[in-house]
Amino acid sequence: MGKNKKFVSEITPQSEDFSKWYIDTIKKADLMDYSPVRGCIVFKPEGYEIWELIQRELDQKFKDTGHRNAYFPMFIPESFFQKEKEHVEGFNPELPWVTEAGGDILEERLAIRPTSETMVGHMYAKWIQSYRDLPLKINQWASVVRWEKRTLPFLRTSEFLWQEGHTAHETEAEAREEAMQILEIYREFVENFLAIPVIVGEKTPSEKFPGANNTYSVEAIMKDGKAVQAGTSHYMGTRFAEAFDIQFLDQNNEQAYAHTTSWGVSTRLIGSLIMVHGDDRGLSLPPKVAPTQVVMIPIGPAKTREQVTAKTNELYSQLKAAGIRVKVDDNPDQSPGWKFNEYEMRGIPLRIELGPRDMENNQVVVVSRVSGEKKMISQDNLAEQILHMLDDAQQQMYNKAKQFLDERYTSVDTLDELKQQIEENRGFYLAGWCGSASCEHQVKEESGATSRNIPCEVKDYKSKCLVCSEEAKHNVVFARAY
RNA sequence: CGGGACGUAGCUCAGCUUGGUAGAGCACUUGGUUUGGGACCAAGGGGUCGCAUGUUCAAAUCGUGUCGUCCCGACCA
Repeated sequence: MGKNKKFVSEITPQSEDFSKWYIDTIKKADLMDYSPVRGCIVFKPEGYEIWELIQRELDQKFKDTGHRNAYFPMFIPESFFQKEKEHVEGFNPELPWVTEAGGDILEERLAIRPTSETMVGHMYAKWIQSYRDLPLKINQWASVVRWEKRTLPFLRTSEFLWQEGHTAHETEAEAREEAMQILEIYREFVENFLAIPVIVGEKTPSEKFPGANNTYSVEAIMKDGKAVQAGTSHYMGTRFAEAFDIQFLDQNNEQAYAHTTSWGVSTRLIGSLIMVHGDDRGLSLPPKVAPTQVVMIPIGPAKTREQVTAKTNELYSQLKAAGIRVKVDDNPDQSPGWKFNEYEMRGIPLRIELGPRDMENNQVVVVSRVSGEKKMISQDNLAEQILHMLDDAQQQMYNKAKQFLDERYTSVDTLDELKQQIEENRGFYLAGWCGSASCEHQVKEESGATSRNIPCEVKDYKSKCLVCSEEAKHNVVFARAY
């Protein structure tokens, strides 16, 4: 097949079957394996390290903005769910229950947490007495369970890892500011660290978090044109404070309810990374989240091997000392060609080849995963050059994803247009919306697209509702979603 | 939860129609030759055929049930 031959025959091309491509890719890249429990996956080291890098980065950002980590129990008494009506209705269908333990039937069933607002609310009520106790800003890294009918590795699993922040504030303004600050942290993180461009906006009432006053989200587009909610931030008003009696004595010596927020991102980000950056060769990771950023492959016959190996080790030490996550693969049992394909499939951003010809010329060959570009560069100042190339790769990956989003993010005037467009060119469609739930519902029924959010920035404002043609209250992004 | 497909070696799959000694390629082990885009030769190891149950002298193969995965829908972050 010449130069267009398939590099990795085990991976189904995206154009042939995107779902199959996704499963093939995560299995070949060794990110996860299915567990014996329905809908639950094992995060293998290759996949879990991506999560660790995400954690490390976000955790620092939360701490920099005055949040502290804590840990709340995973079992939640049934009665807690009854205290906030929307919340119980929202989560009841997908709760697993512990009804028996230690051989005895429990007096009160315990839910396995789908999220911790209720438990946190209960505890905050104990901890908060005065305005001097506020704001209270806590985050937890945990796993939660939602018994989904239909699962997909990373993007929708029965148990998943996430962080959930919970804050309580004296005033509405301060709580709203918190919710927006976190939303901005998510946007900045997803765009700059994961190289995934997003649309920032507010959820419509029917799509907001059960029990929230306002839900904000960052929405990303996958290569098949479907949307993934990459992060959410909620302003709860005083609803959870009232339900759990989070009261404090304010500066006027009067009892008041706290204003609370909550916000989270999950391992679904890993799924997004795969679907945004991956291609027919497999995974492609932005350098900042790549567990291995550079793989070095020494090449050549036995007579020069010792020399090449020594040089490889020397350069390896330089890269490592510069803080680059680098590995050497000097396994003599596999051919260089095999390794090239293997590491491309695993998404490692840069590959360095070092052989006899390079030794003679004091150079190395560097190949970029994202562009495929092959360069000879000097061995002098190698770490500095590689750091630049990693930055370039990160930027290129963002630009590429941004260009894709821009191409697939257009607007429509009518539902008929949306229905036609979404079949022919799946993507994000901005449209006017009158604000009624019935019009929103009709869009979903007829097109399969749901409202993603009401974007903060709208370039091409539509003045009429796409369904009923009444005056638009908002412009909404519609898309099919994971 | 409804409709469809699938489940045989670590992986991809053949064998099933018409019941009768468990197969191939890749991967793995050992030895040798190799090394700039998935190297080659030789010799080896590895499978309760998802699980349960029924029919039969005999089940990977036929029937029933069940579990899991994928796709399409309903529901839902």
